[in-house]
Amino acid sequence: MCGRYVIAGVHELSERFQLRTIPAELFPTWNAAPTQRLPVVVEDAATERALRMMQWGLLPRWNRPGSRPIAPINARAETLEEKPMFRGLLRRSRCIVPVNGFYEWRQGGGRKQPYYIAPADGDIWGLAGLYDEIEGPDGEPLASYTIVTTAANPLLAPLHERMPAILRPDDEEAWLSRDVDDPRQLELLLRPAPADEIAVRPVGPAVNSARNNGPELIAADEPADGADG
DNA sequence: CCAGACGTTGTT
DNA sequence: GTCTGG
DNA sequence: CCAGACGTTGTT
DNA sequence: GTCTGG
Repeated sequence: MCGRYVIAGVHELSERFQLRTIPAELFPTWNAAPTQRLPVVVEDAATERALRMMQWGLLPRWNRPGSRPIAPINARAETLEEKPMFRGLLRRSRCIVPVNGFYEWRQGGGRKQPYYIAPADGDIWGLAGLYDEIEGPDGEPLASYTIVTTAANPLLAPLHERMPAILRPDDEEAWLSRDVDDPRQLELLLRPAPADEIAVRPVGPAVNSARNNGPELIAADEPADGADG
Protein backbone atom coordinates (compact mmCIF):
# COMPACT_ATOMS: atom_id res chain seq x y z
CA MET A 1 0.00 0.00 0.00
CA CYS A 2 1.13 3.45 -0.37
CA GLY A 3 0.96 4.34 3.24
CA ARG A 4 3.89 2.26 4.17
CA TYR A 5 2.96 2.52 7.75
CA VAL A 6 0.99 -0.34 9.14
CA ILE A 7 -0.06 -0.14 12.69
CA ALA A 8 -0.40 -3.28 14.64
CA GLY A 9 -0.44 -2.02 18.14
CA VAL A 10 -2.96 -4.22 19.84
CA HIS A 11 -1.87 -6.03 22.91
CA GLU A 12 -4.69 -8.46 22.69
CA LEU A 13 -5.39 -9.79 19.26
CA SER A 14 -8.64 -11.03 17.92
CA GLU A 15 -9.81 -14.43 19.02
CA ARG A 16 -9.75 -15.64 15.49
CA PHE A 17 -5.98 -15.50 15.40
CA GLN A 18 -5.86 -17.64 18.49
CA LEU A 19 -2.91 -15.72 19.79
CA ARG A 20 -1.83 -15.16 23.27
CA THR A 21 -1.75 -11.72 24.72
CA ILE A 22 1.33 -9.98 23.51
CA PRO A 23 3.61 -8.52 26.15
CA ALA A 24 3.78 -4.78 25.73
CA GLU A 25 7.56 -4.80 25.49
CA LEU A 26 7.33 -7.02 22.44
CA PHE A 27 4.85 -4.76 20.85
CA PRO A 28 6.17 -1.24 20.64
CA THR A 29 4.93 -0.74 17.15
CA TRP A 30 1.93 1.38 16.41
CA ASN A 31 3.41 3.44 13.68
CA ALA A 32 5.34 0.71 12.00
CA ALA A 33 8.09 1.23 9.51
CA PRO A 34 10.29 -0.99 7.41
CA THR A 35 12.92 -2.73 9.51
CA GLN A 36 10.66 -2.49 12.50
CA ARG A 37 9.16 -5.68 13.69
CA LEU A 38 5.56 -6.68 13.67
CA PRO A 39 3.86 -9.85 14.85
CA VAL A 40 3.31 -12.26 12.01
CA VAL A 41 1.24 -15.41 12.03
CA VAL A 42 2.67 -18.44 10.34
CA GLU A 43 2.02 -22.18 10.35
CA ASP A 44 -1.00 -24.19 9.57
CA ALA A 45 -4.25 -22.63 10.63
CA ALA A 46 -5.47 -25.91 12.06
CA THR A 47 -2.62 -26.04 14.50
CA GLU A 48 -1.71 -23.61 17.12
CA ARG A 49 -0.39 -20.61 15.32
CA ALA A 50 2.96 -19.31 16.16
CA LEU A 51 3.42 -15.67 16.95
CA ARG A 52 6.67 -14.26 15.69
CA MET A 53 8.16 -10.87 15.45
CA MET A 54 9.42 -10.28 11.94
CA GLN A 55 11.10 -7.49 10.12
CA TRP A 56 9.00 -5.63 7.58
CA GLY A 57 10.92 -5.61 4.33
CA LEU A 58 11.59 -8.97 2.73
CA LEU A 59 15.25 -9.93 2.72
CA PRO A 60 15.85 -12.37 -0.13
CA ARG A 61 18.27 -15.19 0.37
CA TRP A 62 20.45 -13.94 -2.44
CA ASN A 63 21.09 -10.59 -0.84
CA ARG A 64 24.83 -10.61 -0.40
CA PRO A 65 27.16 -8.38 1.49
CA GLY A 66 28.76 -5.95 -0.89
CA SER A 67 25.86 -5.65 -3.28
CA ARG A 68 22.98 -3.28 -2.94
CA PRO A 69 20.53 -4.84 -0.53
CA ILE A 70 16.94 -5.15 -1.58
CA ALA A 71 14.02 -5.45 0.83
CA PRO A 72 10.61 -4.87 -0.73
CA ILE A 73 7.89 -3.94 1.73
CA ASN A 74 5.14 -4.75 -0.77
CA ALA A 75 4.48 -7.34 -3.45
CA ARG A 76 1.85 -6.91 -6.14
CA ALA A 77 -0.77 -9.64 -5.97
CA GLU A 78 -1.22 -9.59 -9.73
CA THR A 79 2.37 -10.57 -10.45
CA LEU A 80 3.32 -12.88 -7.59
CA GLU A 81 3.49 -15.85 -9.92
CA GLU A 82 5.58 -14.20 -12.58
CA LYS A 83 8.15 -12.54 -10.33
CA PRO A 84 10.91 -15.02 -9.51
CA MET A 85 11.46 -13.29 -6.23
CA PHE A 86 7.98 -14.11 -5.00
CA ARG A 87 6.93 -17.20 -6.95
CA GLY A 88 8.39 -19.73 -4.58
CA LEU A 89 7.29 -17.85 -1.50
CA LEU A 90 3.72 -17.77 -2.75
CA ARG A 91 3.72 -21.54 -2.71
CA ARG A 92 5.62 -22.21 0.46
CA SER A 93 5.98 -19.16 2.69
CA ARG A 94 2.75 -17.33 3.26
CA CYS A 95 1.96 -15.48 6.45
CA ILE A 96 -0.63 -13.20 7.96
CA VAL A 97 0.17 -9.79 9.39
CA PRO A 98 -2.41 -8.82 12.00
CA VAL A 99 -3.00 -5.08 12.07
CA ASN A 100 -5.42 -2.63 13.60
CA GLY A 101 -5.30 -0.58 10.44
CA PHE A 102 -3.01 1.47 8.25
CA TYR A 103 -2.47 5.01 7.06
CA GLU A 104 -2.75 6.83 3.80
CA TRP A 105 -2.14 10.46 2.98
CA ARG A 106 -3.92 12.86 0.76
CA GLN A 107 -2.78 16.19 -0.51
CA GLY A 108 -5.05 18.70 1.12
CA GLY A 109 -4.61 22.42 0.55
CA GLY A 110 -0.87 22.35 0.33
CA ARG A 111 -0.19 19.86 3.08
CA LYS A 112 -0.69 16.18 3.56
CA GLN A 113 -3.67 15.00 5.52
CA PRO A 114 -3.19 11.55 7.04
CA TYR A 115 -6.09 9.13 7.25
CA TYR A 116 -6.53 6.10 9.41
CA ILE A 117 -8.07 3.13 7.67
CA ALA A 118 -9.43 0.29 9.77
CA PRO A 119 -12.10 -2.40 9.90
CA ALA A 120 -15.56 -0.86 10.10
CA ASP A 121 -16.58 -3.35 12.77
CA GLY A 122 -13.65 -2.56 15.04
CA ASP A 123 -12.07 -5.97 14.57
CA ILE A 124 -8.53 -6.67 13.40
CA TRP A 125 -7.40 -7.31 9.87
CA GLY A 126 -5.20 -10.11 8.68
CA LEU A 127 -3.08 -8.88 5.79
CA ALA A 128 -1.65 -11.34 3.30
CA GLY A 129 2.12 -11.55 3.52
CA LEU A 130 5.05 -13.56 2.23
CA TYR A 131 8.03 -14.24 4.38
CA ASP A 132 11.46 -15.75 4.37
CA GLU A 133 14.14 -16.52 6.84
CA ILE A 134 17.84 -15.98 6.37
CA GLU A 135 20.88 -16.13 8.53
CA GLY A 136 21.36 -12.77 10.14
CA PRO A 137 24.68 -11.01 10.71
CA ASP A 138 24.91 -12.55 14.17
CA GLY A 139 24.32 -16.02 12.82
CA GLU A 140 20.82 -16.09 14.23
CA PRO A 141 17.82 -16.69 11.99
CA LEU A 142 16.40 -13.43 10.69
CA ALA A 143 12.81 -13.51 9.49
CA SER A 144 11.34 -10.83 7.27
CA TYR A 145 8.22 -10.39 5.22
CA THR A 146 6.45 -8.33 2.59
CA ILE A 147 2.82 -7.26 2.49
CA VAL A 148 0.83 -8.14 -0.61
CA THR A 149 -1.00 -5.29 -2.30
CA THR A 150 -3.96 -5.26 -4.62
CA ALA A 151 -5.97 -2.66 -6.49
CA ALA A 152 -7.66 -0.09 -4.28
CA ASN A 153 -11.42 -0.41 -3.93
CA PRO A 154 -13.65 2.57 -4.79
CA LEU A 155 -13.55 3.85 -1.22
CA LEU A 156 -9.77 4.03 -1.04
CA ALA A 157 -9.03 4.81 -4.66
CA PRO A 158 -9.14 8.59 -4.04
CA LEU A 159 -6.41 8.14 -1.46
CA HIS A 160 -4.27 5.64 -3.26
CA GLU A 161 -4.14 3.38 -6.22
CA ARG A 162 -3.18 0.34 -4.16
CA MET A 163 -4.27 -1.17 -0.89
CA PRO A 164 -3.06 -4.12 1.18
CA ALA A 165 -4.58 -7.51 0.46
CA ILE A 166 -6.94 -7.88 3.40
CA LEU A 167 -7.91 -11.49 3.86
CA ARG A 168 -11.51 -12.30 4.53
CA PRO A 169 -11.57 -14.10 7.89
CA ASP A 170 -12.96 -17.18 6.18
CA ASP A 171 -9.95 -17.22 3.86
CA GLU A 172 -7.25 -16.96 6.48
CA GLU A 173 -7.00 -20.67 7.01
CA ALA A 174 -6.54 -21.36 3.32
CA TRP A 175 -3.88 -18.66 3.05
CA LEU A 176 -1.86 -20.31 5.79
CA SER A 177 -2.52 -23.90 4.81
CA ARG A 178 0.41 -25.85 3.50
CA ASP A 179 -2.00 -28.03 1.58
CA VAL A 180 -2.88 -25.18 -0.73
CA ASP A 181 -0.36 -24.27 -3.40
CA ASP A 182 -2.35 -23.48 -6.50
CA PRO A 183 -1.41 -19.91 -7.43
CA ARG A 184 -4.74 -19.27 -9.12
CA GLN A 185 -6.61 -20.38 -6.06
CA LEU A 186 -4.40 -18.28 -3.82
CA GLU A 187 -4.70 -15.16 -5.91
CA LEU A 188 -8.46 -15.38 -5.55
CA LEU A 189 -7.94 -14.63 -1.88
CA LEU A 190 -6.16 -11.39 -2.67
CA ARG A 191 -8.95 -9.38 -4.21
CA PRO A 192 -9.72 -5.91 -2.88
CA ALA A 193 -11.76 -5.92 0.30
CA PRO A 194 -15.29 -4.52 -0.02
CA ALA A 195 -15.71 -0.85 0.81
CA ASP A 196 -18.45 -1.43 3.34
CA GLU A 197 -16.04 -3.27 5.61
CA ILE A 198 -13.68 -0.34 5.80
CA ALA A 199 -13.78 2.85 7.83
CA VAL A 200 -11.71 5.88 6.89
CA ARG A 201 -11.19 8.88 9.10
CA PRO A 202 -8.70 11.71 9.25
CA VAL A 203 -6.18 11.76 12.06
CA GLY A 204 -3.82 14.38 13.37
CA PRO A 205 -0.43 15.18 11.86
CA ALA A 206 1.48 13.48 14.66
CA VAL A 207 1.52 10.29 12.63
CA ASN A 208 3.68 12.00 10.03
CA SER A 209 6.72 11.67 12.20
CA ALA A 210 7.99 8.15 12.68
CA ARG A 211 9.26 9.19 16.08
CA ASN A 212 5.69 9.33 17.29
CA ASN A 213 4.50 5.91 18.15
CA GLY A 214 1.52 5.02 20.24
CA PRO A 215 -2.21 4.52 20.50
CA GLU A 216 -2.77 8.25 20.77
CA LEU A 217 -2.07 8.48 17.05
CA ILE A 218 -5.44 6.91 16.33
CA ALA A 219 -7.37 8.20 19.30
CA ALA A 220 -10.97 8.85 18.36
CA ASP A 221 -10.77 12.42 19.60
CA GLU A 222 -7.64 13.16 17.63
CA PRO A 223 -7.84 16.64 16.15
CA ALA A 224 -8.80 16.14 12.55
CA ASP A 225 -7.77 19.26 10.76
CA GLY A 226 -8.94 19.29 7.21
CA ALA A 227 -11.54 16.65 7.86
CA ASP A 228 -13.44 14.80 5.24
CA GLY A 229 -13.06 11.31 4.11
C1' DC B 1 27.65 -18.11 -22.62
C1' DC B 2 28.45 -14.56 -18.51
C1' DA B 3 27.04 -10.39 -16.00
C1' DG B 4 23.87 -8.22 -13.59
C1' DA B 5 19.51 -7.50 -11.75
C1' DC B 6 16.11 -9.24 -8.93
C1' DG B 7 10.76 -5.02 -5.59
C1' DT B 8 7.22 -1.39 -4.70
C1' DT B 9 5.48 3.15 -4.11
C1' DG B 10 5.24 7.84 -5.40
C1' DT B 11 5.87 11.90 -8.22
C1' DT B 12 5.64 14.79 -12.30
C1' DG C 1 18.30 -18.84 -6.47
C1' DT C 2 16.52 -17.41 -11.15
C1' DC C 3 15.60 -14.53 -14.83
C1' DT C 4 16.94 -10.95 -18.45
C1' DG C 5 20.03 -8.57 -21.48
C1' DG C 6 23.84 -8.42 -24.27
C1' DC D 1 4.54 7.12 3.72
C1' DC D 2 7.07 11.54 5.96
C1' DA D 3 11.10 13.74 8.23
C1' DG D 4 15.55 14.75 8.10
C1' DA D 5 20.07 14.58 6.50
C1' DC D 6 22.98 15.42 2.83
C1' DG D 7 30.65 16.53 3.35
C1' DT D 8 35.55 16.37 4.60
C1' DT D 9 39.75 16.78 7.36
C1' DG D 10 41.86 16.20 11.58
C1' DT D 11 41.90 15.10 16.26
C1' DT D 12 40.85 12.39 20.33
C1' DG E 1 17.18 16.96 -5.47
C1' DT E 2 17.86 12.45 -3.43
C1' DC E 3 18.75 9.16 -0.13
C1' DT E 4 18.23 7.09 4.62
C1' DG E 5 15.91 6.16 8.85
C1' DG E 6 11.93 5.38 11.31
